[in-house]
Amino acid sequence: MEFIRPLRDFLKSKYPFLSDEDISMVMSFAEIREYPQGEQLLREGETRRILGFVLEGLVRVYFLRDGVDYTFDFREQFEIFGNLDSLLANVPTTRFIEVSTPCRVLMIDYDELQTLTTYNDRIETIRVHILQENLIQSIQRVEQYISLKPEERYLKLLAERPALPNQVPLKHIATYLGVTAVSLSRIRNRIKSD
Amino acid sequence: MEFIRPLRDFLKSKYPFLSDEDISMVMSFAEIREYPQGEQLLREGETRRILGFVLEGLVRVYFLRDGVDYTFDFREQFEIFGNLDSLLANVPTTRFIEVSTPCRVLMIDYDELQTLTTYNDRIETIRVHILQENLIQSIQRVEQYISLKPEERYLKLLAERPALPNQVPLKHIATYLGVTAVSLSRIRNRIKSD
DNA sequence: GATATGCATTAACTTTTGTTAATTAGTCAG
DNA sequence: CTGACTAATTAACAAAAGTTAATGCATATC
Repeated sequence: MEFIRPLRDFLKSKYPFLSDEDISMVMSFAEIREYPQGEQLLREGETRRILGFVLEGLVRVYFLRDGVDYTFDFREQFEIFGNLDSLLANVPTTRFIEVSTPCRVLMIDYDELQTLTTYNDRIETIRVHILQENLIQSIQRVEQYISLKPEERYLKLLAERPALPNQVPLKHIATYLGVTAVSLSRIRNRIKSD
Repeated sequence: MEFIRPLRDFLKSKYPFLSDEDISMVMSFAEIREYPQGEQLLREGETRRILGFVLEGLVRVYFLRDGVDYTFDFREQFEIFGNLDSLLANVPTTRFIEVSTPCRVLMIDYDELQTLTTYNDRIETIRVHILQENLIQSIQRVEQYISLKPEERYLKLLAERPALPNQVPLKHIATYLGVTAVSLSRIRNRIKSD
């Protein structure tokens, strides 16, 4: 499969201590799947315990509050997604995961990965690393909601994910930023006038 | 020391798998210290790698952006504080930790705790548990900044920490919520009128 | 006691955001 | 091609938040 080569390369550059056998070991428990735009990979209330790795495409994580759709996160190529809070607390998930642009995704059962880690310390290191990266990112996001204006948050998001406005409706970007779609539209208008 | 009794009780109720020897083991590497209001336990840029446990009092975590003080977190009795992102990424901290009301604090060197965990699996479990709790809390906070109005965030904070307005200046609560002190004052005024 | 300092509130005004609705453009199904 | 649907923008107005400054209050300092 031609998708595995770039994945191997990526993993080995990010985690140089991994051997080819380590990667094969993980792969043997993972599934590569393709999903069309709009597909739901996980729904609120489900107890399936999965981690995903985006090989191609864009995935959106969101939740509903009072019937309103709030975007929690975007995940693109070579990023890991999963509702870690529900995996760690072992409770049903509160967030949906859906495919925003057609995706090729590597899916792995979190508990099977957990089992692998008892045999292989390097895979355990990766599991811990995923948790740590998520914690660090969450902390940074809290800091940003506290100290940045919506416009600044938008510019920051654009810098990190320049292609995003072409990949998802702006209304989903708006809720990610904590504002309404109308307000984001005005922010974009203001920015243009420079 | 009479502060250790309630601490032991708390730890054993939260982590029932701990033996008295486990707790003593951690204690032997920890220091109980008292600090007056206003004391700084950690400063931006420092590389000291510490975790703290509040035995009594209230601690505030904050950061500076463009010279402005933004409150990142409050920690009260029986809560753990520490700049986990800098501990995990092994970089100097970006956040200050200061004493808001006179405190009795148990301080432990994170790396010494780390060393303990190689000899004692139950202590490792606690270390991991601390990280997981922090991740879960951070995720919930991101969700709240996205989907709740400042007034709702204030009411939620009050429900969680009812004593807070008597313990810290309101301006610090305001920045925690992501608004100005003037705005929080108006929110409080609005709430009174019920 | 007089003065200085810091904090919360209030006021006055500006800016931004929320809300609702209308408009426009694009996509899809028949 | 037409009608239905969705998304983005724009308009108009209301509500909320930011900004600056003034006031009152408590506390600390001399």
